[in-house]
Amino acid sequence: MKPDSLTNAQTLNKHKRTAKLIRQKIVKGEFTPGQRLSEAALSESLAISRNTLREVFRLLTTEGLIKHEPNRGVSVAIPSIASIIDIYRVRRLVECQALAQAYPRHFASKHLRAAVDMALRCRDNADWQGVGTANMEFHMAIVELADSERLNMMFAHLLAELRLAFGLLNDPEVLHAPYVDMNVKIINLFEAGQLTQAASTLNDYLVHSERIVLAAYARRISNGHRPT
Amino acid sequence: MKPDSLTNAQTLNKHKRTAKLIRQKIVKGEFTPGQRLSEAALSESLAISRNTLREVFRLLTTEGLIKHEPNRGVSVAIPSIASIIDIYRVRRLVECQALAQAYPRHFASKHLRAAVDMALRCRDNADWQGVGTANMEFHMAIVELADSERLNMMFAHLLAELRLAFGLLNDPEVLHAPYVDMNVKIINLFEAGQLTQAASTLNDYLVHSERIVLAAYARRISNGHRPT
DNA sequence: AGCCTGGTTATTGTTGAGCAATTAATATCA
DNA sequence: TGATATTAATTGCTCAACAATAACCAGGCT
Repeated sequence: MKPDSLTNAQTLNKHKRTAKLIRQKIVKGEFTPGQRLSEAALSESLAISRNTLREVFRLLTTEGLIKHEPNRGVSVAIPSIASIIDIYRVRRLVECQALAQAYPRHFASKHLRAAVDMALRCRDNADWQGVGTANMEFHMAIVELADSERLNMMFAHLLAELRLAFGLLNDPEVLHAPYVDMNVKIINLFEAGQLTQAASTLNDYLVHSERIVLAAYARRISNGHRPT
Repeated sequence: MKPDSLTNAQTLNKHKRTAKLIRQKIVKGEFTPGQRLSEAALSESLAISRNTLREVFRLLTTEGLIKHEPNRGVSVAIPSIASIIDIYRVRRLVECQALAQAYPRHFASKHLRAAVDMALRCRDNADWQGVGTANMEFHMAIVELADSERLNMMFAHLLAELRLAFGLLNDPEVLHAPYVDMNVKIINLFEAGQLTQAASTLNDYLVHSERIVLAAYARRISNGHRPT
């Protein structure tokens, strides 16, 4: 009966909680790419010490969300054309193969279906942000089909980084809406057991999406934003 | 003309240097799986402060080489059967696909050839440790064919984790020697442009290797080592 | 014995201050 | 103007301290 539990909010380490917080702020766009994250300022506003914050920075650096320059500190990563190309290269390799070698009764197939349903609902409400989120979950679920914890982790980081790039583009409808129908097509093929065709369709999807994103991105840069 | 350059050994941050050092010690077996890494003891023996060491720990934790238990500190990861299965699942998916969709004139094909040559030389000298290293480089080069920086990073971590598991097994000849010839076969198919067959052979390779490793590992456990 | 129970004791979690090193910005002078 | 010295701000790293937690160990009890 000691008077405990007065300071503990969650049973979770401070740096993990903080990492989650900053991660969210970055992918939600609250911290914009290129923004410097001052150790002193952030540690004060988050009410944690500089040392703890630095541990958090190490975490987020490995996830590719922030960039660390020696003696210059960290700043929110600025997705480059090269990084977008790189990310899509990984996506095509991993997603298509995961889909092609999956078995349709896999547990994650429920996630697939749920994500598509959510995307459809959001599209009806013209909630393009929601469509984007649902699409992300759809592709995450595809990777889950491969049944690998490590692959899931890696891919989650990849998607977070991609979301960061999407945040720089300002037309979520163009970015996400066209793919809802493609997802429906993919999941139908998948559930019908036509894995090869499903994977092939997914590949087309990704090639198309990459082209759109790169075009929008190049346009953005030529319109006078900071180059990367 | 100030009297600078008296303390700087390398132009590299202390935590990065330290991370590299500890990483080596782990994969070389100098730190054995399960071993607790005391913050106080390690920071003193490495002549760095506890805070800096903790930053290093965050890095290595994301790579899967050490495990962090809240309020218990960190210890060298103990590869489990599940993790070995997981790793081979990723390897089959990534390596085979990377090989299948590569083009034979890719720059990394030189790395492939170099790794095979080295493996052959080491085998002639009965240097099984060297054969193991060469094999690792061979598979790393396969992934490089996919031309993705992120995939390379991820796979490098994966191989480090696998090396940790290999370290628990004590017969490097059985573990590595049989695969040299298979690598030769794979690279010959690859250079001949028969990508599908190369990928298929690689898949057989990985299935076989996984079985051997798991068997050795299970034997080891039943022989009275600590279970995982 | 065996098993709670409560009190050390060691280790981690986190903080704050402090200083050296480096970068960026500003002022100074040829 | 342009190169250079000076200053200010920030990061890299260390140290010392304390709170929180978990591991260890003693008695006391049935």
